[in-house]
Amino acid sequence: MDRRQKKTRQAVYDAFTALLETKTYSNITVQEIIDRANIGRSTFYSHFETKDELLKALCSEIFDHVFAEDLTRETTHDFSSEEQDIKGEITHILYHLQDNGRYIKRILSCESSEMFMSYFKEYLEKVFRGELENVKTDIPKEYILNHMVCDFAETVRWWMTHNEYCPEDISRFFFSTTPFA
Amino acid sequence: MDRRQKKTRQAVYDAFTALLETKTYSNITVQEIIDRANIGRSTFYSHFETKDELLKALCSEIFDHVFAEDLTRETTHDFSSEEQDIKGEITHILYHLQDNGRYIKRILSCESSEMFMSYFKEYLEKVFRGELENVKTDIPKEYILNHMVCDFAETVRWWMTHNEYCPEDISRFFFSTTPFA
DNA sequence: TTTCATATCGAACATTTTGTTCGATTGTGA
DNA sequence: TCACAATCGAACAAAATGTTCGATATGAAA
Repeated sequence: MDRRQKKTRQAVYDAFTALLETKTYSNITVQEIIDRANIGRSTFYSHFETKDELLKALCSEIFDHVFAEDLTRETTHDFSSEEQDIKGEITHILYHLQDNGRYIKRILSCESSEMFMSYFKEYLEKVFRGELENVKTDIPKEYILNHMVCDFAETVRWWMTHNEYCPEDISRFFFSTTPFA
Repeated sequence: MDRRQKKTRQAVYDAFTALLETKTYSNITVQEIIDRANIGRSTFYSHFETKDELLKALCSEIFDHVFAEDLTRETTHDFSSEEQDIKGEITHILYHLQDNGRYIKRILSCESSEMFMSYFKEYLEKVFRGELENVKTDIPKEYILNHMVCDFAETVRWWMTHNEYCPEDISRFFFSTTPFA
């Protein structure tokens, strides 16, 4: 990718996340992002169709990093080391989330959280779907899956406003309230 | 309240919820609401400052109905009948939610869900806070409370897209995944 | 029924934001 | 070096927001 494009995208991401610190998503205008990023109006629109697309792109970027290893491991069926160990996997994801905490915290602190959470849950579904087979219950599987996904996503959201805890703490909290795994 | 005002508010609510069926919250314009409700532009703005305020008003109205009895019971300390029985209380709330399902489903099916859910959770906190005392654990109480509130709220959201279940089913599902109560 | 307060109407307006266009300029990679 | 591609930014059309104000209609209370 062209060096200029990278620079532009990064400038937009930086401006956007910085603005998210000061005001809510819906109150941020494209013009503000442009001004802060110091780019031309048409340049912004050649990169992102709308503000929503920008948010999606930012979420994708974050999650691709956070889930990169976990999901490739899943598809390549590399049953090495601690594969199968859902607790290890969760802690691993929590560490990655912690690394991106700066961004995530800002996105979660406004209406944009809806979009973030829904993306997040998409990825989490892939992670938890495998676990589902081990669960013995007469409750609908789809309910259990939704429960686990939402439970974890909301745990992370809670964590982002309670920084005093480390990934291991959060992992323990999460598993302490679930009758599975 | 003046009969005219009631009529106007109802017309706006009806138009708004009807529009929520066809398009997402952020794509609905005030003008569309006005046209559909068949009211004057200035009339709308004399009732609601913004579209967000309208959504909030609608949510408040719904929750005031749904939680009316439960919360008064709490404040008046009427320890009659099945007070203390959280399972009964939950089922009761689920019945009320079912009654308003038509509205709730529409609100949940778009970005407006964020606002709805956050209101919902406010009310749920009051319901679950009492239960917290019975829980013996070394996990932070605030985590547990957030967990229960989110768990129930997401259970209801899930329910709204899986109509084949009755309140008793949902109550059972909910309690089957929680180690408390 | 009469009266009065007030809710509604709706046109007109200023303002803000969005998204597009296009020709000039500048940077990139081969 | 050179051709291609990205950026710039002014100008524009279109859409939506929120306000104002005088005219009209309607409810409530006497």
